[in-house]
Amino acid sequence: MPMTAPHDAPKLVSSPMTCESCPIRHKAVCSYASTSELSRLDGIKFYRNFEIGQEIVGEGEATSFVGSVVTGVAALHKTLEDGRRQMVGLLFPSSFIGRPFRQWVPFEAVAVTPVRLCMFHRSAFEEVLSESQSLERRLLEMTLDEIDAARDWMLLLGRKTARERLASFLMILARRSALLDNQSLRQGQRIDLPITREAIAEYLGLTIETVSRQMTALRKDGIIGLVETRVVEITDLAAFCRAAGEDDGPTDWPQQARSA
Amino acid sequence: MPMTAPHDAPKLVSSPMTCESCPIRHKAVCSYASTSELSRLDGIKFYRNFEIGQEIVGEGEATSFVGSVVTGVAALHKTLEDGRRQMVGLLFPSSFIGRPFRQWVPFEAVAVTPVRLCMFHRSAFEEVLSESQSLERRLLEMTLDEIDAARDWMLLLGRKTARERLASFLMILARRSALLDNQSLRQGQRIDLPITREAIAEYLGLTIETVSRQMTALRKDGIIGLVETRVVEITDLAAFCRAAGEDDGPTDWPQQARSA
DNA sequence: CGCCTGTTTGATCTACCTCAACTGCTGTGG
DNA sequence: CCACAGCAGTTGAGGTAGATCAAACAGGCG
Repeated sequence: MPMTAPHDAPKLVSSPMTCESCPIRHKAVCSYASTSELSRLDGIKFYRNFEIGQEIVGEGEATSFVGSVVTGVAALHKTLEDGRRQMVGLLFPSSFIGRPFRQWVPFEAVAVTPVRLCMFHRSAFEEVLSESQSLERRLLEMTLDEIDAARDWMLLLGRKTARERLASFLMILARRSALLDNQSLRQGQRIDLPITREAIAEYLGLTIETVSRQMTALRKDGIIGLVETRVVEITDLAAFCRAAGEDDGPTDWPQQARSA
Repeated sequence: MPMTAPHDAPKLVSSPMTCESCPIRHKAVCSYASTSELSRLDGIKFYRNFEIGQEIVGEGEATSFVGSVVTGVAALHKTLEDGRRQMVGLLFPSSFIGRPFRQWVPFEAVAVTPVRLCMFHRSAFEEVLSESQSLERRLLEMTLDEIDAARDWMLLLGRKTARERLASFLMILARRSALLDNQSLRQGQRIDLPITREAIAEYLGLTIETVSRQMTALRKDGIIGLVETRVVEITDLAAFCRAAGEDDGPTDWPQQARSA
């Protein structure tokens, strides 16, 4: 990810790792890389760890790095002068962070859990990109995915009610975790919330109190259960889907199918 | 842009045109194309015109085309089952529309003014992309620009007041038209609104009445003048910038500067 | 002239915000 | 082992920005 200097002394390179054994090897930008391209990346990569709350890049900052989330969750934020904040990106392992071909980044990136990044000097990465069409192709596809997600998010922010927003957010997490387990969405599924109520509120364009109230409303309606404050359980799948404003049913929508 | 079949008899190819004389030759995806690549595109392109309100692609529809807006303005929409609609993209000349490498498009595209598109069969375009890194590079850059715009938009939808939303929208149009004239934002500048109040409301995540009320509020505060219902004039630039929630001054922010 | 569509304005209603208090957990120190 | 500070989360009471419902207005066009 792009960043100039380590702000608050981000962790130095810790346990070294090869790309071969990397947990995001087959999902990140590098997933299309050939063996030779991979070894090239292997040579120029470096890792850095960030603690909870630590800033990864500042808004509007000049940045000379790009990279991928290896473990943990990071958030992108935009802030108005008076302090109103909106989350504009939530990055899970394999997400790309930073802007190739740009000196500036128009948002702030923060670690919301402990985060480990696989980083490259921007210029070095750009060079590799220029010589590897497949890598650039992968980056394009990931960017298109991000745009799709951003547009769903815009619909949420512009038109959904507080209840629908929260349910939609939980749905996104539920789908994600089901996908990782190679399962479909199911009744009784547990959802780990990687972020605080405050971060959820910033994601949803709501206040923390409204998030909390809607959480208990969904619980009182028997749609979800609160196993712990950071673990919810789907107790009524159909109602859950309805609450999220999606035509019910655990089907993953076909629009997302990749053609190539 | 992506689309299967012409829905309501879109206009057939009208006045033929060569890429050399094309008004978006130096701004669209094709702007990085070499002479030979351009002639290749020239050979496979075709034009289609759409009338106001005409659907270009349906939400979730299988599509076999991509393309660029040559003239006119198109909008991308997402709709909930109960009819709530949110605009998620506003496309001006040179904007790219459609999803290479995807069969489906997760939004509806509509002509909001008469629109002329320069189109390609998706598969043919993908083939050209695969053989031209510079074309693919341009598409990546345009997509990154779109993400930045989407994130600004998310901040608007999630955190700005109705007044700020409208002012921000007018600011975007003002910047655009100033840029086209190679001028900076200035007092007295006129802004043509290419879209109806309803479309503005769909853009801003508001109702038509609120848009109208905020428009008259800005007028009564002496910030803008309503030359016609579809033409506004900036009468107090500093206040205008403040209302848009941006640090005042007509400066185009540096984040947008291209590095490469 | 009268209709239709886009826009403005008014009156009321409500979802969400704001401010404030309270709960429960975790860690710290005496 | 208890006291208590600190933080995340919940709950309550009241206020408000924007939605909703309704009516009037303006311009274009048959």
